Amino acid sequence: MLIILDEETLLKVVGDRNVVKKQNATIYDVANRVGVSLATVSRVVNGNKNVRDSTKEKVLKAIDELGYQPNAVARGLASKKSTTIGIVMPDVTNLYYAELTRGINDVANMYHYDVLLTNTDDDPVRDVLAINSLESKQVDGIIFMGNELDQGVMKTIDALNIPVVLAGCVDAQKKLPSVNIDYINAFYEITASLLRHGHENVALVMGSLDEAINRDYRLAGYTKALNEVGRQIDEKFLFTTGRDYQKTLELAPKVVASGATAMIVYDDVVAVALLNYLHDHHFDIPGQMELVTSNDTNYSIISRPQLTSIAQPKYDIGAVAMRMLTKLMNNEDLKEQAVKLPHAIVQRQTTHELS
Amino acid sequence: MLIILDEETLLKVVGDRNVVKKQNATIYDVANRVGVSLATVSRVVNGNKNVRDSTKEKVLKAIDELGYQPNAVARGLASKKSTTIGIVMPDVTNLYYAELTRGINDVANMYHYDVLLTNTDDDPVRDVLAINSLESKQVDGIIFMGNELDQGVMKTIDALNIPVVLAGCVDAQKKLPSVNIDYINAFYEITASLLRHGHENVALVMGSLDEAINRDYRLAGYTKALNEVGRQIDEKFLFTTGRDYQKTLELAPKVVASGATAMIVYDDVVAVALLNYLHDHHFDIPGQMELVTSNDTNYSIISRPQLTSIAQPKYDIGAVAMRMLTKLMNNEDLKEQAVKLPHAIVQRQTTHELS
DNA sequence: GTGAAAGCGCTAACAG
DNA sequence: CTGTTAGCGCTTTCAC
Repeated sequence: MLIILDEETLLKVVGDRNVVKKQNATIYDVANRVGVSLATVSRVVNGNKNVRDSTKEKVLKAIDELGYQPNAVARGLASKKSTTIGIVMPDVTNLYYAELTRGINDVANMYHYDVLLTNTDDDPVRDVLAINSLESKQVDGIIFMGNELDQGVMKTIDALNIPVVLAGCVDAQKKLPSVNIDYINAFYEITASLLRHGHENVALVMGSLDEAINRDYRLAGYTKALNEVGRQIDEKFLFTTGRDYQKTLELAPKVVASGATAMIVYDDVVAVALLNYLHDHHFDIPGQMELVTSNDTNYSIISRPQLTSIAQPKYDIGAVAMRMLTKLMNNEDLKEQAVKLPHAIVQRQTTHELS
Repeated sequence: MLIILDEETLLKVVGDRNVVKKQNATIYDVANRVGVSLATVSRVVNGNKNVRDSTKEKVLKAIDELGYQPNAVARGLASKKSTTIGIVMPDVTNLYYAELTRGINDVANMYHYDVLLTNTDDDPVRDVLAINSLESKQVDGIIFMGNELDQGVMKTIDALNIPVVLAGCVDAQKKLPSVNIDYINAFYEITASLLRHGHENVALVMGSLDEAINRDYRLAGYTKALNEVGRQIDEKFLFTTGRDYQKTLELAPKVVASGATAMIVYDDVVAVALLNYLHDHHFDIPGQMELVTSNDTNYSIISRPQLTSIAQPKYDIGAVAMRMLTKLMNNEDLKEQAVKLPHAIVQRQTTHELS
């Protein structure tokens, strides 16, 4: 005689959860229990209409009783869809990217995608590695963030069978769909405003000029404003630095030494370091130095004085990028390839009244 | 006659990348090309020793030529290992959790795991949903962070066939492996120190007392210090609030009104809000009010005055938790279930000399 | 409306 | 050292 114990009894007999781990029920178990085929169970699980209501109910009941959860891996293999997307980003620890990530995540979950996250510290080699790894995991799409779309990265993306959307990341060749603010205009506006207020020497602090986003966008906007009033850029007011608090502290005296009376900074961590250096050296802000930052993260509210900032809709950039990705994954067309979300200038305490 | 075009030619003929997507090579293609069996290819891919060097080379060559990348999904289904772990956390946007996450990520990558990330905003219902979703994705392990291990969450974890490690999250029942600092002692030490310096009224600002970490750890340490000098806790010095800058701003006047001359705060965002309220209302810090925070994120360095803080090795908490998880996933034993990493008190500008 | 059967791409005995 | 053969759990035609 064959005795089949149910799980509960079995547990009592064996007496140790660790010995008998509950074996997850499969679609096969459900089918058996109800007396239908796998196909039918699959249909109800996937909301296929072609199932009689009465059978559907029975199946649902069995699913519930068995605690059946579809195995996403098997499903992925069979359907070639993983319902997972990948994020490639520099560093979760940077508030700017963290907020983009949050936007992406929320929309992803809304569409029932899970999110695979990789930090690459802006290293193109690691970007490529990350993308390849995501590809092998069969993600349905990728959101790429970072300062720069390196050539190697571009090539890797090109060879991909998977849609990619850029968030807060600029593609000079305009081949990839992307979501950003209008960097050129943002930097143009703030520079022009500062010039209008009589500043002769406006410093621009940004990331490496090897990166398009600095060279062709931030610097371009700044230059445009200068040119418009008949002036040229003066290299002594151009500074580059990574997003690092300590290193920026070392840069600060040089910016001061340049004779600048105002500065525009590309990242909040950098701006706060600059601000704190000035504060700690008893500068009058904005009297002696006006300061504008550009990501408007928590830092700009938390700092004292509070930082005037170019405000980006960070969460939305992430959210919109993810929304676009869902369309792409669905083979829908995009209305716009390069979405530009509106930015604003938030006047706080490190500048005089702007206009 | 059958003409087989290579990919490049094919692309030229068809003229559109989008029509002819490169079909990823499978293990089968590699095997065919070399003239060996799948098994052999699988062996070299998985570093199995049982392959003659010469065949191994041939296989490697073919893999390279074909640009073959193993399909992680298929592999996962066959091997029942996804080389993916899941993180369940409140919010990436909180620097404390972001830094833990970074530690987890780095160690995970070191061991070639990918990381699935979910934000649950400390909502137990979403915690459970997230865990279930991760389970269906067949993650090999989960790292759970958050204020509280809700009962429902505990039950869900209990029913899991997957190892779970807590990071920066406390398990009152001590059933789950976890990595933390010694919260009781940390809060005991700082409270004792403040009392020793003559403070009569020390406020404690923390999260909800429904959560064990606040009730049984933070408050416990605080109480212990009080009791030691023969005093009882006075509820009017106890404050609870979420990790929200704006809401804390509203709480601030109440803390001031309590008559406290020192406060101990459980989270940096909250501490900065309190600090800024005091600063904006021209309080002398630390003259009129001493302030100690407890996560030592960037905020405490960036704020002015800089915040004295209980320092946690955040990155390491994440890293160690992940390291423990790798062991668990490997069926190795853990030396310690509840790891307590060392904390420190970092004296900065919101307190007088501590001792 | 339902079932049978063929894979998805890979791993893992087992046999040789 | 290498090949054969079952699956892993599910989706998806194609019949009925």
